[in-house]
Amino acid sequence: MRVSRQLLERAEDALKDSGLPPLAWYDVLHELAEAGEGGLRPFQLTERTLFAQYNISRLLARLEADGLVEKLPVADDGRGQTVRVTDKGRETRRRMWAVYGRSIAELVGSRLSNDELDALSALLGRLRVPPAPE
Amino acid sequence: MRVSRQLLERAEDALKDSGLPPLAWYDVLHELAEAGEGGLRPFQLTERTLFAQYNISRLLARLEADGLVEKLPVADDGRGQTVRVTDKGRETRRRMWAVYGRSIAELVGSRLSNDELDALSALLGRLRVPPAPE
DNA sequence: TGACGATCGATGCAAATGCATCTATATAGA
DNA sequence: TCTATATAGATGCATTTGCATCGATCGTCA
Repeated sequence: MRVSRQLLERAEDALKDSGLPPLAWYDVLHELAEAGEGGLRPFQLTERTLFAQYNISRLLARLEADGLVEKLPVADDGRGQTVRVTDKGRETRRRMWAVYGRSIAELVGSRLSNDELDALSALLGRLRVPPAPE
Repeated sequence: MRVSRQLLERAEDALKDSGLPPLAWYDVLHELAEAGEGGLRPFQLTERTLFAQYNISRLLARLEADGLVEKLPVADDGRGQTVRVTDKGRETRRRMWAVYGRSIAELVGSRLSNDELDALSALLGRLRVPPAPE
């Protein structure tokens, strides 16, 4: 818990210092970028990111207000919508990764060997619910 | 990050379900309990818990309002105060630990062997800033 | 078809957080 | 001693989170 908080805090600080949005935006942009043109439904984002439903709802509103994502009505479900990342959103994600990735490299990559990283990843994977695949 | 968020969320849920305060209270009560009769200065709590200064200030106000801690003036520094856990605070911490500890056992202890726990602890310790002792 | 419970997403309100700044006291230096 | 700077802790204000609930649509079953 202590380590995760520390890493999180440092990564957030690095983003802030670069005038970039908070990490939560990255998580969403990342998922949407991986999803590609088809986009994702908000409820799929809540599943993948571990943000609460109301949190995703508001996060998306902010992202849309900034032009980083767009919401499209979905054909076969009148309740829902599909969210797709825009070019600007992709660009923002790229800039965030430059900073976020550097933080990870500095705080984690440079402190553990590749074997140790693999070991850590395997151990943490066992704590996931449901257990990580592989 | 994903694992830590998941663990945190589950532990918070368990506390809430038992009608107990959030985890942040536990962190502070724990530090104060370890500090004993002498208590701690608020700024020492900010160092040990990784909460921001203003956060500790308000957290202590809530804890005091609930009678879990008491603030005493400190003799040789007119700016400061010493915070000490009360009996009620100790009792609350005990009750929280019953729930929190069970969560840890369930979510972590039961999923990894003792050797694996040691390995995980050692790896994470290397990520601490400053690096964990030992 | 019509009624009913479930699901999707949004939102009003209260509480917590982040940020900047404030007051008060302490410490250092001219 | 007097002034300037640093430190301890609190707080006003804006933003974000958490909780409960809402409106709307979907799916199911009589």
